[in-house]
Amino acid sequence: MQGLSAEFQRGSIPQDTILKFRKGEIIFSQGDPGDCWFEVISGTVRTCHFHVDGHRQLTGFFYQGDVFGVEYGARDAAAEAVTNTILTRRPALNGDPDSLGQNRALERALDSANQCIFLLGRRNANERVAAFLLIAAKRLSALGSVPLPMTRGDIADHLGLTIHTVSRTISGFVRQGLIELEGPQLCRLVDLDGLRAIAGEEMGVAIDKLRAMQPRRSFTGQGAGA
Amino acid sequence: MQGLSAEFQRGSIPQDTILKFRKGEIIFSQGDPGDCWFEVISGTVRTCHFHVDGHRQLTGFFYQGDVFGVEYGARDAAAEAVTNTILTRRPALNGDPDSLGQNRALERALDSANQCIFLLGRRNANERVAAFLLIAAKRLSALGSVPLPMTRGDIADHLGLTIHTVSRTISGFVRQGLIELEGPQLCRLVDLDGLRAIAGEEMGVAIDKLRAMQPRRSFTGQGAGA
DNA sequence: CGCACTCTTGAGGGAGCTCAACATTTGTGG
DNA sequence: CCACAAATGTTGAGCTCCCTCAAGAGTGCG
Repeated sequence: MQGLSAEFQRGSIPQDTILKFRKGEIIFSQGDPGDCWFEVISGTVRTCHFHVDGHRQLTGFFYQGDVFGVEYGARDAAAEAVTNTILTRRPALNGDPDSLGQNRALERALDSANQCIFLLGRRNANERVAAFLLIAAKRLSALGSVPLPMTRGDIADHLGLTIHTVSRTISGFVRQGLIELEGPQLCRLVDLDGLRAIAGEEMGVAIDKLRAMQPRRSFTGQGAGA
Repeated sequence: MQGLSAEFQRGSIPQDTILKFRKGEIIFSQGDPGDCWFEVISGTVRTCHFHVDGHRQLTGFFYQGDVFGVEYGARDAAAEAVTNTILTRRPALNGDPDSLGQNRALERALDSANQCIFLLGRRNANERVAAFLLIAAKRLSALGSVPLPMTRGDIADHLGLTIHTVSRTISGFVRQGLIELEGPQLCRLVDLDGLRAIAGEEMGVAIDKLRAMQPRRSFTGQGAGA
């Protein structure tokens, strides 16, 4: 359990470190200096914004292979271990933000934020939970059985719902034959198309619809410069 | 494609370019190549995600001095002129993402996304609208009179509410003496503390509360990054 | 002046939150 | 390994808030 040696890594980058965290432990806190970033070796991580009213907003879940924790300056969110977790920590390269992994982390952060916005912006509970399940399945490349290592409370705080509504909604999906549960932490997606229909298809771009909207003239005369 | 791409493809663009857009015009669309970014000289810009169901999510408003439009690869959101707007366009420096303005734009994008998540995560309409007004006031450094160049519909699509609820909520604030309206587009914040109380104080970090939570032991003996 | 657009306001109903109880799972110590 | 405690998950009843439907008022432009 304790044997975390720094020379575990493949690239033999000197400053990388292997870290282990127990379920529930804090990896870093809101406000900490963001002088390093992380890659998930195994386990699951959540990032959380805490608000003064006690309200908690989970901005993302990170699974094996994911990277997280790139910020400019102080951490804008905390990171916590959802399950027992093994990470590699990498120092932030301030002089060279082009570093491959760091850019990947940044993309991942933006992606996660956009997904979160997508989930919160859609109105009703069915849509949010269905979308959440599909996203989890997609990220875990497990369209059959989707592990849900986080608690219902985590899901609720991610989707802007209460734990009760999340639970009720999931039960509803089971009743409708859309999914099956093997314990609360393992979900089998039975009717993918049904879920997609509820989730509002796909979170992908609706470019066609977009291009059909408000095509007014440009001051500058379009690209041609009329 | 939208206006700029054509010019860009011709390669006739030296470096920075001044562009003007009329109220409602599209600056770039979801899916366009993200080969440049922008700074607002005057006016207001909104960034929008469109979903297949017709649902629109505004992810941010950008005012004078703000930068926007940094993405990796294709645009993940559209940008539109809320009012008549003047911009400078800067080419993306793929080889040198450390470029000052570009980093600023990236920070701004993450910041905007987090603010959006914050607004959507808060549950009821009063909280969302109050927080929105305070954020607008703060960004515009105008704690007295806050201009609201965007329509109620824009605000609604930003906050995940309907236009009716936004309007009713604002009217309610007026009735409570929290704000005053000089026309629909100009808002005077009368009772800042009252608004802050409704908005849940401040969107700042609640580190104390956070640190008091689940401080379990670490496998490795110490947290990372702290 | 009339049309179009935006904003405001009202009435009614439904989705989800609150309160409450119970079931299930997990963890701990004897 | 079992007993018990704590945490987590499920389900129900009632009520509130916000969405829907609908109508009217204010504003700008041709």
